[in-house]
Amino acid sequence: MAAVGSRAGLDTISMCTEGQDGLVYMQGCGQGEGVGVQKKLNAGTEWSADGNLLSFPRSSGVDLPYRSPESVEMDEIMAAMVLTSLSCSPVVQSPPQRDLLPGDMECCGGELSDSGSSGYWSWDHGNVSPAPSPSVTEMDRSLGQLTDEGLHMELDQAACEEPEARRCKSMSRGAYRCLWPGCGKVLTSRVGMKRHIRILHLGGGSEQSRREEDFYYTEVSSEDEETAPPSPAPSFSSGTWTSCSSTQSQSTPGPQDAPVQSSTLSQSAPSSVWQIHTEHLYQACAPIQVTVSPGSPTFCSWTPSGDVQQKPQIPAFRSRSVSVGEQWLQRNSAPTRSQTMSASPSRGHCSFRKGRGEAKKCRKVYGVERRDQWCTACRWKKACQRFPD
DNA sequence: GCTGCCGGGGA
DNA sequence: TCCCCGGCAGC
Repeated sequence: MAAVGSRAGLDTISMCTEGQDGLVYMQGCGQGEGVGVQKKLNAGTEWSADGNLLSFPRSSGVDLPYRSPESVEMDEIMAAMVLTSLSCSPVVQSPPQRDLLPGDMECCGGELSDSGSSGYWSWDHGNVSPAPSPSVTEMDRSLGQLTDEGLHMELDQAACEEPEARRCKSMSRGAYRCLWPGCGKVLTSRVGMKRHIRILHLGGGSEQSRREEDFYYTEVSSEDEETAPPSPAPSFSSGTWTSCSSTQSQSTPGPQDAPVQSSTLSQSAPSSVWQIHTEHLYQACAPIQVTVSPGSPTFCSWTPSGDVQQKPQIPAFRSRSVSVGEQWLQRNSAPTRSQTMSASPSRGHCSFRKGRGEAKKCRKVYGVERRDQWCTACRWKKACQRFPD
């Protein structure tokens, strides 16, 4: 707007100038008489009979103090921002006004104004890359959509004069998703996201809330933002959040989690189950012995040895006839006896004394006279292995 | 008392 | 590990 380029702060216009655009710029003539009034020969300008300016439709800042065109544009943007902020969220009345101070913007851009004196977000400057800044039209569109985003755009535009500010602009290309439960809002600016979290979720601009802002948003790529629904992104904060949340408990495990869990179970569960099973068998040793196979020392003696898997293979019931015992004697050789003997000391857990079985033992079969023919257990006064019950 | 066998101990 | 035996409990 070329018409705004005059120094409206002056009470009088002493001269007229002609701009480079061919327009004649009117400088205030004041109340002095005899002063010639020159008209600006441009459409939309009306002059009164005495030469005073009656209206100046093309200019909205006639009475504004001198400002650069950039500042005027920023004023408009800020005004729109304030109005938008007030209309959208009554909570953000105070902070946006604070952040909209020209001094903040012209100093270091939005990043510095947001970080304030704490400097917690200083690391943001290290992860940037050059990127084009949004145009004014884009900013205007953004203003109508997202207040926070518009703020950031505005701040970026204000900081475009400095190299460091360009880095701030480049960060606006990334998207930031709010991880606050039930929110999932996605903003294109880190500052806006921080402000969003601080104001809407953390409930204020305290120092503590500023520190916690970073934990409630995550950076997502533009592709992810377009396609992916609100979900934690693979970042540190998101990982922490995911781990703390009940996502795994309430939803089906993902493709990556399922194998991990299954593998974990496949490795740990069998041992645990085996241990429990062993313990249960061990504890159930007595009733099984009493009710199912009374007088069977083998079953109980082998249980604590840990070879539970093989136990069912051993016949729980054996014929108590001597012939079967002889067959068992033929089938079983010395190693079997030694194995049983090695496990026999563990029978101390089954401290109960079984009732006397009906099966004949080596003593009865061979007699004391033929003690050398007894099985080792019988000779040692142990449970007979040749004719177990 | 006989028998089966657990628990302990010695070599 | 092998061997023996005291002792307990069931019959």
